[in-house]
Amino acid sequence: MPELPEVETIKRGLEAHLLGKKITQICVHHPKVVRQPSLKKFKEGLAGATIKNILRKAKVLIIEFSNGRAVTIHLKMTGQLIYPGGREGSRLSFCFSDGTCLDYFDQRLFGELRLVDDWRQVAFIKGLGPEPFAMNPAQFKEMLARKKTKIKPLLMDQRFICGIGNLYAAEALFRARINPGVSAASLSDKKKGVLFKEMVATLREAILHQGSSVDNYVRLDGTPGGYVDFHQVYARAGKPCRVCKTKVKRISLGGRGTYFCPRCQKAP
DNA sequence: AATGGGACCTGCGCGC
DNA sequence: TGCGCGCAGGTCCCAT
Repeated sequence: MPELPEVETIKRGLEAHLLGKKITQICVHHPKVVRQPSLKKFKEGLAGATIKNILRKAKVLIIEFSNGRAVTIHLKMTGQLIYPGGREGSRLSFCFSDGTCLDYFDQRLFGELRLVDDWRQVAFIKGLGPEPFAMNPAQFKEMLARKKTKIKPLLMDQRFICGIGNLYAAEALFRARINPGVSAASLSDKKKGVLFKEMVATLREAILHQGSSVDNYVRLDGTPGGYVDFHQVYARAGKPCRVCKTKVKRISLGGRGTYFCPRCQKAP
């Protein structure tokens, strides 16, 4: 599942390869992936456009074109961007004037592409909380102070803080030795500080290793990211905790699989 | 306000 | 063997 580190990795790949490319054609193999506007307008609006800039906001990729418009791409669970493309089975392909193409794959069809005049006005993006890298510990502590909700679902709430999903929430909480079910406001000032530090460090390290290839996340060139080897708890139910050897536990929290070490992350 | 559940999707692994 | 079921989870939406 692409979260901030995975999307950032793809963003860097796009930046390295696609700036200045001119679109000649859009091949849509599954209409559902284009959410906005109509398929016809999507194609027409992109014909002849040149890629000017690549951005990431939370888990959303933004491709800005020289005509002022932008394509936003949310990979959700199983979206993949591959360049250079050409393999069978893509849901949509951007074809460029140099003969190469950027392919969008998406097994479960959760992902979505939009062509917009101003990506800043996209509702989801407007509603995003701050990027973890754009915050300081004091700000994070202040934000937690007013929240009685459970810490893990809160970290995953994109309106609260953006870019973190199920995997990195679990990893950050393990590293901070915080039980995923405790209320945010109940954390001591010190613990809040530790959580902020570990959350940022986890994301940074994951970016360094080009993301976690669980499910079907791959880098732009189709190769996997290497951070899975560093996971402490995520998808490790029943396996020994890397710190204390206690079996990692899986519970359901906020309707999501939640992995933690019952000893290292003891509930108070 | 916070929480829980369902919907969207498809492939895979499990138990019977 | 083959089949049905649960699960995977980001986001939206609705009910409580």
